[in-house]
This record gives sequence, structure tokens and C-alpha cells, in this order.
Amino acid sequence: MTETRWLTADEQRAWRAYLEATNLLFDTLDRQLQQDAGIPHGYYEILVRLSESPDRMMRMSRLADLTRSSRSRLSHAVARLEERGWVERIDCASDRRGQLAHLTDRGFAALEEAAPGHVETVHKHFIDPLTDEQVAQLASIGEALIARLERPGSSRES
Amino acid sequence: MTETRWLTADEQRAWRAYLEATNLLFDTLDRQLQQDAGIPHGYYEILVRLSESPDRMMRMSRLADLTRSSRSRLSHAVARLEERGWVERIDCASDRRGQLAHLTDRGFAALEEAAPGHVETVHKHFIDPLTDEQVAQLASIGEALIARLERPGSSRES
DNA sequence: CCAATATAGTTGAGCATTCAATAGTTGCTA
DNA sequence: TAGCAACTATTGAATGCTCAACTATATTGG
Repeated sequence: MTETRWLTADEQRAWRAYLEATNLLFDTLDRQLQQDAGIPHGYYEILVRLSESPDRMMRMSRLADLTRSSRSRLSHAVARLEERGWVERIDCASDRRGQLAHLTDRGFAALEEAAPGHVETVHKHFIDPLTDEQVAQLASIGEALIARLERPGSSRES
Repeated sequence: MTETRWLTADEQRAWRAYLEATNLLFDTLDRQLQQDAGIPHGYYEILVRLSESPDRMMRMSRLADLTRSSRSRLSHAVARLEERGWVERIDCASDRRGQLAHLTDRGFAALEEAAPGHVETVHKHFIDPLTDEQVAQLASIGEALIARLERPGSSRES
């Protein structure tokens, strides 16, 4: 750290707007899902990823990567989902360390029931307020941010 | 709910990119602040708001509104910050129900120490990867989202 | 002026996430 | 093939957030 690069007024405005909008949006989504389906948004993402996987089944480590979870978090989350009977763990045949998470029929049904309300909320609070152009901009922006965040060491370090 | 409005491919791409980028970014920020200052990002925002207020002092309810916290969350947070001696509570003279949160000198010093590292992280992972134009777009987008989220009932309800 | 109601803030229980420590398994290499 | 490092996944403790219940004070309407 040589000299702090403070934010300009424009940058600060963008940062605060983004921060505030995101906090509000995530709170809204979490509340909706918690009320309608009894799970936090992170759990919903787990179910979605499993539902999109062949045989509705996936290695824990891969699922953790896809959902950007730590392994610890995923372990806890899957344990909770298993208690509800929405997911089950299966030993991995080829690697005895491994576990497969499998979305059960009950879990799939729960996801199908939760999806419309969730998507409607996303539509209402994320898509509807924006123009098509802004939605496209967000895709580019998100992808640019991800590219940087995935390679932590790709800029001048202190 | 009449008929679910699913997301188009473009919308889904934008939503997932935004979601993933934001999760990564927030995790990065939280980790940086937790390591360097020992507080989560939400606490940092509280300190910032207090530092910007006259006499570094503010009513709890106003502070909760500005930081988009529930009152409960703010109470817990201020209690923690008080344990460290960074904030103190003062009875409100004009309203005996009220409390004022006051940023102490130690708290201000802690904020001054934490700020450079935090701002640098925001710069590196949020400003630098984007063009000036994208930063401007994000300000508009954020503001549009906030406008909608603040008036929950301003669209067709189910 | 009093009762009813609204507001300010706190508290505790329950749940999710983080971090560090751990057990078991695999693979490399000497 | 023995030893060691790397990988997979889980666990428990500590911390923060949410929700609902609660206390205390202020305000409003009869």
C-alpha cells in the first residue's frame, strides 16, 4: 500500500447505489424465499444446481465450486436439506473420500413449488425496473467483475 | 400469481452474472475487513455513517434507516461496537425512549485505520475492472433498483 | 385526563456462516 | 512400497442476522 486511492464522487455514488440496491434486493429475495419455501437463498441455489445436473446428483466439491460456497458451508447446508428429506448423500464409488449430493423427488417437488414465487420476485425487483439495455449492461459488468475476482493476484499488489 | 413470467436467456445471464459477481465481491470485502479490522462490512457502514454525522452522533432509528438495518440488527451491532469502546450510547434528551449512538475517539481512530485498506479493496475489485462508462451505468442501475425496492407495492400484485 | 395505540429500542432463541481443527483417502516420489 | 503431501469432507465453537416478544415512553382521540 503506497498511497490510498480514494473514490471520486462519481465512483462513490456508483458504489453506494450498488451496495444499497444489492442489500435491499438480497434482503427481499431472502425474505420471500424464507416465507414461501422456508429456506434461505443460498439453499435455493444448491437445489437449482442439483436439479440441473445429470441424475440430479453432484460431487460435494463441485457443488461447492458452482455455488461459490465454502466446503464447510455446503456441508452444513446439505445436512439441513437432508434433515428435510430434500437431499440425500451417497458415497462416491470411485473415490472413497467423496460424497454425492442427490436431489430427492421431494426436494425436486419443493423446488418446483418454490420456483415461480422466486422468479416472480426476481422479475419484479430486478428485471422490471431496468431497461433491456441496462440488463445487458449488468451482464457485462457482472462478467467483468467475476473475471477479476477469480484471479485475485492479477494486479499490482501492495 | 397468474402465470409465471420466467426469465429469458439474456435475463438469466444477467441475473446469474450479477448474483455471482456480487457474492464474490461481498465475500472479498467481508474477509478483508474482518482480517484487517476485525469487523464485518455492515459494522463498517455504521461507523462511516456515524463519522459523517454532526458530533459523530445519531439517533438509533435514523442510523438504522441509513444503513438499511433492522432495529434489532442495529441494536446487536451497536452492543458489539460498544464492547470494543468504538461506540457509546447516550440517552436522548428530547425523547426518553430514544438513544443516541456516538462514535468515540477510539472508534474514529479505528475507522481511519480501516478505511484505506477497505477503499483499496473496493477500488481493486469494483472500480478497476470496469470502464468509467460502466461505473456510471451502475449508478443509474442501482438507483433504479432502489426506487422500486423502496415502494414495495408499486406494481401489479398477484 | 385517560385509555388506546403507536413508536423507540432491546432481548433471546434459532438458524446460517466462518474459521480452525480433524479424520479419512489418494497420489506422488524416493 | 513406505512416507508424505494434497485432497475431500465434516465438525464444533464463535459470531452475526432474523424474527417475535417485550419494556418503556410518546401521542392521539374521546
